[in-house]
Amino acid sequence: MPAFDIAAIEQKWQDQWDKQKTFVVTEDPTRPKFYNVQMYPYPSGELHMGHLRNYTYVDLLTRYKRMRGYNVLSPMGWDSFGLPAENAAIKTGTHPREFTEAKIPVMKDQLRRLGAVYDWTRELASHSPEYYRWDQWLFLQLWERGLAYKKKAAVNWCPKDQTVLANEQVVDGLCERCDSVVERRELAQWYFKITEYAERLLDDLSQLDEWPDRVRTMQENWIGRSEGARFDMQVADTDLSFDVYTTRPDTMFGMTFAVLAPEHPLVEQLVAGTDVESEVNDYVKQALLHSDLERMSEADKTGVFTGRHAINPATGKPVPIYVADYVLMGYGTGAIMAVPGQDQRDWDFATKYGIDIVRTVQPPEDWEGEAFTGEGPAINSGFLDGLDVDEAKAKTISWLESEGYGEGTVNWRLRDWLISRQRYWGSPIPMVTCDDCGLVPIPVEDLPVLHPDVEDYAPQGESPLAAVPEFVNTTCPKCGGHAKRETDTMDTFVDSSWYYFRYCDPHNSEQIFDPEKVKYWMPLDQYVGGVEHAVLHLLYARFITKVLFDMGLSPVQEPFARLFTQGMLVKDGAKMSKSKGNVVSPDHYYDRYGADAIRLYELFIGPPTDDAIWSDRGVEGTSRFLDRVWRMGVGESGDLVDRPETDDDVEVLREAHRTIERVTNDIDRFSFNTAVAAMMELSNTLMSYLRSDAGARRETFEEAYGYLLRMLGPMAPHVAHELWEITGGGSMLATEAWPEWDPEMVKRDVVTLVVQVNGKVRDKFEVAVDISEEAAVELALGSERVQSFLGDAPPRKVIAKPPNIVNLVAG
RNA sequence: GCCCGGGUGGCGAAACCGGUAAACGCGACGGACUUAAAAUCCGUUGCCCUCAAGGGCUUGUGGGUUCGAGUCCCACCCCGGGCACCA
Repeated sequence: MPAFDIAAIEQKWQDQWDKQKTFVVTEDPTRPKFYNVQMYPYPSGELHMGHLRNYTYVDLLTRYKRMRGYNVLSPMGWDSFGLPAENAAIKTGTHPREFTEAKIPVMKDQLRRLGAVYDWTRELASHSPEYYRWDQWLFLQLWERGLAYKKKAAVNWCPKDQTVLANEQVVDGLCERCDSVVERRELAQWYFKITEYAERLLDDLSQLDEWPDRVRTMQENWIGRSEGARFDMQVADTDLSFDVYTTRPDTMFGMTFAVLAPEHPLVEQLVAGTDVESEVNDYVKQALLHSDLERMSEADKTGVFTGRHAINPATGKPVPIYVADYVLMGYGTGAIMAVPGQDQRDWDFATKYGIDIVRTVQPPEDWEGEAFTGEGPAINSGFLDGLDVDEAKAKTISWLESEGYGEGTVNWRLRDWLISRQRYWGSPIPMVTCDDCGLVPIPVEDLPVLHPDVEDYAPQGESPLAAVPEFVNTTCPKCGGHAKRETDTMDTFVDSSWYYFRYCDPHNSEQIFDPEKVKYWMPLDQYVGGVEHAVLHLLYARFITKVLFDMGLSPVQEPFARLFTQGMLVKDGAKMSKSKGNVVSPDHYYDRYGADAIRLYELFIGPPTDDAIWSDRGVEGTSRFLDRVWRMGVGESGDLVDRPETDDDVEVLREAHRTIERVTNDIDRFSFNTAVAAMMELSNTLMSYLRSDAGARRETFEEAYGYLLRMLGPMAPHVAHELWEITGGGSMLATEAWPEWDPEMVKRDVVTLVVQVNGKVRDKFEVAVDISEEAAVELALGSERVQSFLGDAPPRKVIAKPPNIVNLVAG
């Protein structure tokens, strides 16, 4: 049990921070700004230890940077639209709004209990009309710029959540949220044209040098730039043709067949009226029925011959055209030239269906594999023979271009962002379909388009809003005639793609935000969140920021200057989560150890980027540390004496200065665990000092202890503030300056000189830091132990790096 | 298959530029205080041989570079993550 009344102290200081508006900020050009944000949470009202880890990091930074003299903006808001609230509401029979708005105060209280401080005057919630009005406004801006469009296409459908999903929300063929097998449906949906920004999104990754490499790599992979060629293939005996995309134009002479994706629009025409028509159509139908997951898990490639041939432009010879589901409609042109000699997939297909295989790259002599995808000279390739792969690619592309068959192109894996959802609890899309004018946007002055209350929120394949005639039937803003409202709502990732702009000016009812305020705060100096958003939120947010930049509203092209993705908290071998049933609720720990011990343990548990395993014992350790600090502060660990300063006293102070240096550097490089360790060491030093024979000199102890408290302020704020006040430091530690170390005090004048023989430590000496090389070597050679290892002969070689090491190589 | 991380005591980990491997914490063991326990305080704690003095070994495995390697290079094994019938 702690030596102090945790509950009273926590309550007291949480009230003080609130009342004194300690962390409420405005733009202040005289101070450097620090904009510090944690990815805004869904207000579940159920924080567990895993969540607290992030909140602790962000709060530590807020408090630390404030003490370092920064004007720190650390706001908080709620990702309050979306399926969790809607599903919970359906289950409990309440309105999603009621459900959500009941949880927000619970969540705020949980954050308060941790001692996390925010500028609450800037709180926002995406489900409030004041917020989603600007979602809708943003949508209309994208529409005007041609970046929002509606199109019918095969889309990902989650049968459980009863809505479509963006590509980013499908993981291995399963719904990212609920793990259902994703089906495909042909539906008209709304998209944002993120592909138009593919190149900028890729190129600007190189500016993000304070992002984790792995997140940048994940985005790079997701955007998926590839270089190749696109060219036209004539279908023999018809006037039909189709485009293919390849990254290996150099292998064109080896094309022995062509493949169309089952969804390819040409398939129907190719076989119409032929005797394979029904066979091909059956295959296509089968393929469409299968989910991507099923298609991918089939070991064997399947396909069917269309009876048609295409002309290989390189050889002028006809090659059979197949339909096969290993070719995807969504990538490239949905049609390929198949080169079994150089592509394993094509090899597999060719051997199964008895198609010719021609090698066009010479494999090494000892080659025993099937398709050869490596480097080598071109063979069987006419004018390309003898060229290496890169030369042959270039030559083929210029040949294609000069002959008018096609051209070199860049292809992207990234698809447009599907943003419409067939659910209730999201921002309604502000569009109508007029009987006469077609798609017409709602005028901005009529925003927001509000949710009507509906009887039944349960999803039924289309938005519940579609069941409300008063909502659906409206007049066309353009012609006044009859029109129907769009009933789909927006993906909640639209809400979260710009909320950090809104924090800068959260109550603006005239515009989405004041660009001047945004200019002061943006970009975020620190953004903290889970790596699970690497290609979801973080990609969408970068895209929307670039759109806002192009509109002249954002001062930056990249919103997040520094990104930190924390590791997970693991218990019983799994990520702590409600669905796994392994959550550790903080309540018991708050009561027993207090918020500060929890915070310290969250910091101390391991490197912030790594996954960590929750341990009850760990909290006991940090709690004990806090107790020791407390007892030293209130005079229970030893008495102070007034006496002249000795060398030993100075050494204690030096240790304190070294700790300041270590802790400051550790926090700056996000090494919170070692920062805590350094403070534990200082606390141990002070404890020994109090218990030393000479006793602790009052002035020295108080100075060193004061440094310790100030450093503890951002980490264990309640206890540190209370002790700061008790020991006469002042009434508000949070607004004190972070201590600075004196470079003179940090210097050591005596260090350990290690003497090695053949690289093995044989002796050690305490020496002056400025010891000369000669003196160090002399000392080393004078050691009896060293001599016993050297034998009679003088060392063959002497390496001296004074004052740290002398290594003697025996002769 | 390709691309990123990572592998160090009984456990969580530290070692920032190639220079004493294991800081700090947990656990364990011993001691002080106590009638006793808890709490607290003091000490020991990588492994092996040894009464000891002392010695040997040790950062996934095997090689290499270097006076010196947890750290750099090569090959491999294992774990985690990303991408992947992407032409």
